[in-house]
Amino acid sequence: MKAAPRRGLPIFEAAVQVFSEKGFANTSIDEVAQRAGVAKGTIYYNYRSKKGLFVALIEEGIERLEKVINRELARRDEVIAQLQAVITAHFSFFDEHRDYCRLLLSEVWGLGHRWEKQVERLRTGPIRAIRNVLERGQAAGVIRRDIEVESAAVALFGAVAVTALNWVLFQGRSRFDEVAHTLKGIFLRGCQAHAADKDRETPVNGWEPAARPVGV
Amino acid sequence: MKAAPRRGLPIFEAAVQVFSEKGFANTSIDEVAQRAGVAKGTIYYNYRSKKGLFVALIEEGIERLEKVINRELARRDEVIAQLQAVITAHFSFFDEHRDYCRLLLSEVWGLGHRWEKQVERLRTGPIRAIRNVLERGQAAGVIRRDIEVESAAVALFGAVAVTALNWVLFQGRSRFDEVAHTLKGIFLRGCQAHAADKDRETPVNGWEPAARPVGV
Amino acid sequence: MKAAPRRGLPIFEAAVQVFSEKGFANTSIDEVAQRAGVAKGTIYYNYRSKKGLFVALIEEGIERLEKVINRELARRDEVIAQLQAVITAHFSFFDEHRDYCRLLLSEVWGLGHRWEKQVERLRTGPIRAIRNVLERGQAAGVIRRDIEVESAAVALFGAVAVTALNWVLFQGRSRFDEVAHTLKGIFLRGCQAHAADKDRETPVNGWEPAARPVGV
Amino acid sequence: MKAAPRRGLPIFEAAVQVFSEKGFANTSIDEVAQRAGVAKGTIYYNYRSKKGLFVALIEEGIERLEKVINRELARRDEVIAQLQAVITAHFSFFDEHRDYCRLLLSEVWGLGHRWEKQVERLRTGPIRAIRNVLERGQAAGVIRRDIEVESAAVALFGAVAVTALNWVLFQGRSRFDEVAHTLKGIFLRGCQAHAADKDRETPVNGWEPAARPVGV
DNA sequence: GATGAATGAGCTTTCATTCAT
DNA sequence: GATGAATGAAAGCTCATTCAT
Repeated sequence: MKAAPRRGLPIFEAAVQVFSEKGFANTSIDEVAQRAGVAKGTIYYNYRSKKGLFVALIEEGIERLEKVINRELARRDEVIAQLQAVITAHFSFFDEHRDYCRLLLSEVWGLGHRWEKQVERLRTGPIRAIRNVLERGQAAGVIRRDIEVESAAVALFGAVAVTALNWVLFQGRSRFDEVAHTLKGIFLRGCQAHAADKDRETPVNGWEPAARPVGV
Repeated sequence: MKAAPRRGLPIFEAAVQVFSEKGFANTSIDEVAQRAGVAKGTIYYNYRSKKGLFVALIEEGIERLEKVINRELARRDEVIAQLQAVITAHFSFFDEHRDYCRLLLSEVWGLGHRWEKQVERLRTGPIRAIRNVLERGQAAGVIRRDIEVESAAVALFGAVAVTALNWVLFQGRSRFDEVAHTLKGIFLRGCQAHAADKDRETPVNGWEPAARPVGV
Repeated sequence: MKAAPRRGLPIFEAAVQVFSEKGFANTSIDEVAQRAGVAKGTIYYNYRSKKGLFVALIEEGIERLEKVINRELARRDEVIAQLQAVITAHFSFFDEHRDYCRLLLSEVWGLGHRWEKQVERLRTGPIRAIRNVLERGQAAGVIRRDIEVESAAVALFGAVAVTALNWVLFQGRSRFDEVAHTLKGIFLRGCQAHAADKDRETPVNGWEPAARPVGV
Repeated sequence: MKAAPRRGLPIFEAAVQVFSEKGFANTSIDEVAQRAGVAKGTIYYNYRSKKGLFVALIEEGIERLEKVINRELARRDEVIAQLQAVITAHFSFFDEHRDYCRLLLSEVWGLGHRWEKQVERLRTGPIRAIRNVLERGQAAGVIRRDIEVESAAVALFGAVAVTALNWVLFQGRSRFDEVAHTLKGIFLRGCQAHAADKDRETPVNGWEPAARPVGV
């Protein structure tokens, strides 16, 4: 089990930095070693391979994100409050760990087949947690029943991730809480079952079933 | 005029395929050439470099996406109908061009600094189009005024992209129209100004200003 | 005999320019074509190959140099006057055709085996002409008999070529005629048999036979 | 400290061989590696690039030549004796290191702009040393005052280099010491101030100021 | 435990040359 | 006579990985 770092965690931290700056393929072990202040061989002494190092990084990140989300969920009972908290936590996490945000989005999510295992972990971890909340909400009648929870959870994850990345990269004039506020505003209201909706199962705006019309 | 492909567009199409399968860095020109059925030199005869080929691909894709969105917008007058159409078109586009979807998300968006120019094009093209609709909607009173349009537009883009990619990659049991329906359901209702909201400017659910609480 | 240029001689002139600027190996046919304002294929229509083009250039240059030298020789009878004229002509030629100077020295002379034929032409043309003058001078008693004419001719060629190149490249404060004057001063006096020398066959300064002493 | 060779210097020696045989542009790293008996990567581990390797070679050579010349100069007091020794040493050096001779002449001197730094080193090293001797000789009255020392030094360098190369490449029937003897004979007598010259400052043979007459 | 010299497969890119038009 | 699209061999260089110390 060579996967554990040495003393502190210089290699680990250095790797996160470099990987997130340059992406997996453009990161050289040489640079990680240099940034960590160790010899190149040392990295191979601690991690099986470049890929092994990367995977260790990613999994650690997913676990942390999952933990954060679950912690926030555990602190609340009500579904709506939980959703609010999830979005805040999620967004904060990406804001604090821009590195992970980039890696998760660009390397892991985008090139699915190459990191299948890790994508699966994302889907069964953080996204599943969100999904569960939505399902409980549907059962309790506070979440609309005409949305498909799986897609909604993924959409929420995607919206937060992409928005966070955008905010981090091009931090415009909008403040952090404004952005989070907007996200919550859209998603909560979008998912919430209003009093008036409870009896009808049809969407508010009667759109047609989207018969794949648009081409290029 | 070296930038234009030859007769049909075998190199172009082959490149999209391979790039989207393996990502930019893991794609070898050799493989593109082989897939296109031309010699390696031919690619360099038509495109300045590997990066040049990639950029040509991306920009073409962005333009097409923008066109699709603008076409749908032009066909409608009302903001809500436009938003619906945009989501459908957007989702359909990514569904039909899974390759672009992957490239846009993983290579271009995720590694912002390496493709700055192209990211900017995305932001000033498709995303800007969505943003404009939202702004007009706010002016007309049909879109909530307490959401920040820039973030909302990015969030919509991200939600559609990530969901589309998820759907494409792990196409579960959910049908295409269900997913699009869900997206529309969430975003439309999430952004729409309800009759009851018109007089109050405060959000439905009184959440706190998100004081950056969550750590790791 | 594809070796002859077309109408005027744009390809030829362009080739001289580019070859002398970049050397043989670093010159691309593409650039020659562009500088000549013709298509790449046209060069291959007129010259068998890159090497063929280069050789044609070099031989033309050697012929011109030989002609210049022979013309100056033919105009004079006396050996000393001929030598003076040869040095002037030689130096002038290199000054006016810096391109050839560079090509001759760096490509042809320096990499003997690759252009054997052309080096031979140099040795049997211009250098031979100088050598003949020296031989006639020795016969007439105006050139010292203790110098070996072959080496002396080569040394003169080398001194002029390297000095000309140096002058062209780093044209310092010294004027053209000063440099030529210096060259002539050294070589003429160095080769000339002085009145006092006529009876003794020994060198002025009694140096030892140079028993290959110096190492590294 | 990547610039220093490994143990002995197999790469270095192999590189000198191949570069001098084929010239810079026609030398492939593959061949150097093969000749040195190491893997291609090893060369890049020890030298930054092909150009870096070449430059290291050249500079080493220039330094050695300079050392040889300076050593011989230091052993003597008198200018004439020094000049003799310089020519002998110079010629011997090129004879023993035919490789350097070729490289210096063809690559470095001929294509000045590409190796500017190294050409400058040549000019400020070995050539400058010769020049200094000539200047001291002029001051002491043993070297003619009507020659320009800079040009004379370059001419001497060129004559020796080109003659040495010629001798090495086509070693005719003339013996080493004959050639060196000839060079010394010409240059010493050519530069030396004869007793008779001391009072007159005009050249022996009253040549005209060389009004750039010769064309092509 | 840690190192870093050595490796070699694999990559992008260049360019002399050909040939159908 | 001229063209220029297409070719493919060959080059410089990178870098994950190994292993003797």
